[in-house]
Amino acid sequence: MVDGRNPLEGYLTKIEARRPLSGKARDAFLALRVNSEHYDIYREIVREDEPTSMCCLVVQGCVSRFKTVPSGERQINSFHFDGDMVDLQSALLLVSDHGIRTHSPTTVLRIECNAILQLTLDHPEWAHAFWFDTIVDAAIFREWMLNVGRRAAVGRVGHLILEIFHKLERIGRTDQYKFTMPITQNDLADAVGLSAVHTNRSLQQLRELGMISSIGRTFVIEDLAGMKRLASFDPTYLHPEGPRVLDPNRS
Amino acid sequence: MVDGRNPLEGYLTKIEARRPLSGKARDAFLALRVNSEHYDIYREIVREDEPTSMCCLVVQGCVSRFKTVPSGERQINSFHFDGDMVDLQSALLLVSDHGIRTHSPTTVLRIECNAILQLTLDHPEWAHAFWFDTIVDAAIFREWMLNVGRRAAVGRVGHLILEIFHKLERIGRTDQYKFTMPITQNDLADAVGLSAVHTNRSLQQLRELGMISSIGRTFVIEDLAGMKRLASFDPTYLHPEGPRVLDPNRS
DNA sequence: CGGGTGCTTGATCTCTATCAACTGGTGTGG
DNA sequence: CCACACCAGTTGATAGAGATCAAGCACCCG
Repeated sequence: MVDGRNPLEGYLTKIEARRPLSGKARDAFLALRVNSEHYDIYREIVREDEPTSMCCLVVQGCVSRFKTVPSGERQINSFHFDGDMVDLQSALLLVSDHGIRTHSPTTVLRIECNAILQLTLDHPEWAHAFWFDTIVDAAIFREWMLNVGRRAAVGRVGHLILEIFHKLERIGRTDQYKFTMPITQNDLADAVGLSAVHTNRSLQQLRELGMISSIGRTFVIEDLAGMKRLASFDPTYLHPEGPRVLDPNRS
Repeated sequence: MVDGRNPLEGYLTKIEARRPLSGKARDAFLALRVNSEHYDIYREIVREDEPTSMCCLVVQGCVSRFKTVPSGERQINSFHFDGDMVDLQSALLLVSDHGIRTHSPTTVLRIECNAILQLTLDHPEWAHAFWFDTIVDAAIFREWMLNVGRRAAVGRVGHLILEIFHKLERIGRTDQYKFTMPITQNDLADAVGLSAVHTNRSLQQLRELGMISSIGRTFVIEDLAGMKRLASFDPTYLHPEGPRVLDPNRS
């Protein structure tokens, strides 16, 4: 327990913001057996091609999922913060096809894959909630693919900044338009498919354009509308509208 | 019905190759009400940002999912062939975040999203089967992100060719190492994040290296091992091992 | 036979990578 | 409290990968 709260509540809050759960479903989730673990910065907590048996939930911190190419170059697939179930897919996947690594000191909860599956059998609401969560995951991957494949450098970096801003805002880690990026330029580069040097120059361009300002890793979005236009950022892909609810009147 | 078979069987075969279903679950699926539709080549069958109410199943043909950037450039996210449920995610997603378009004359089945959801409530096996299907979907997106973000041009094109070869092989559309690519170089380019001209030159390089040969759109993989090495292609990401099965002996 | 579509080729230019050096902040130990 | 090391960020110079533009070719189909 962190400050008296059940550390599973972060994820619950995220799920219930999309669609409230029944009391039973909520209790069953909170009763899950978990292992809490703390990692230092830059620890690999799941390795590529490793057999899976546990899912990871970020309680507090920042991690990324990534894949590498034989030459050693890395592509980051996603960033995750407080309350994210990082590799929910492991519930059904027998072997991990990517690594997971911390970007700051991070507290993680490990949950048995089998327990997750059992939860979906006992509570169909959870089957839908988890499925929807991985659907949103996939939607974000599609957007990133567009980012890396078809946007110019400045747009790519701008888009990533907006997504991170968006995610941090939801968990209360922003102060108006100001927030602290827990990620180095090297890692930003690996997320947008550029070199570190070019990422740096793209950030400078964003500053010159008056879009952002930053001191160290503290960023301020100075022109949100301008950023959105420049990065063609449309939060639809994050699907804040939540899942479809089955109409009980259908035949 | 196409030649006496229920057109839903293509998807059933794919799902059961991963894990057999109970007779009841199979029957319930085959009893789904569907609309069959036939599209010409290059028809947009789902538009970006459109509200969703039906899922699409490809009976026979080839379609892609894609996103566009305001300047009009297109990023293809995936290709789908016979027996693929293209936008299964629409079952829970209220609005589509990408388009779907045919690359050859294609027969499609439309299934009510609500019917899909009902199926998951009546048969938890289906909840897992669909969830696993979208998990594999997401895994492929991650691999494509790596492809577009971190592989050199020749590797990118090679990787895509191998994936398509792999998919066509599973549905019996190959003859040894020979197969017909139902996709133009323009569209290949949109899938790997290159220009059409550069994609063409990468294909030429693959030929010069003795990796492939092709007449028109009929390709032959001449050196499978070489291709795999050059494209760092490892089919793990397609997850042929199938889903985890819940151990009934757990506590 | 004409016209469309997709493939191929050449020339040129731009964007991004690479390599290398330098700066500035932070933390640590003497 | 200073010296030093270390790391992230910044800058410059240069090379190379890939984009763009433009033209020509080949095949298919009406």
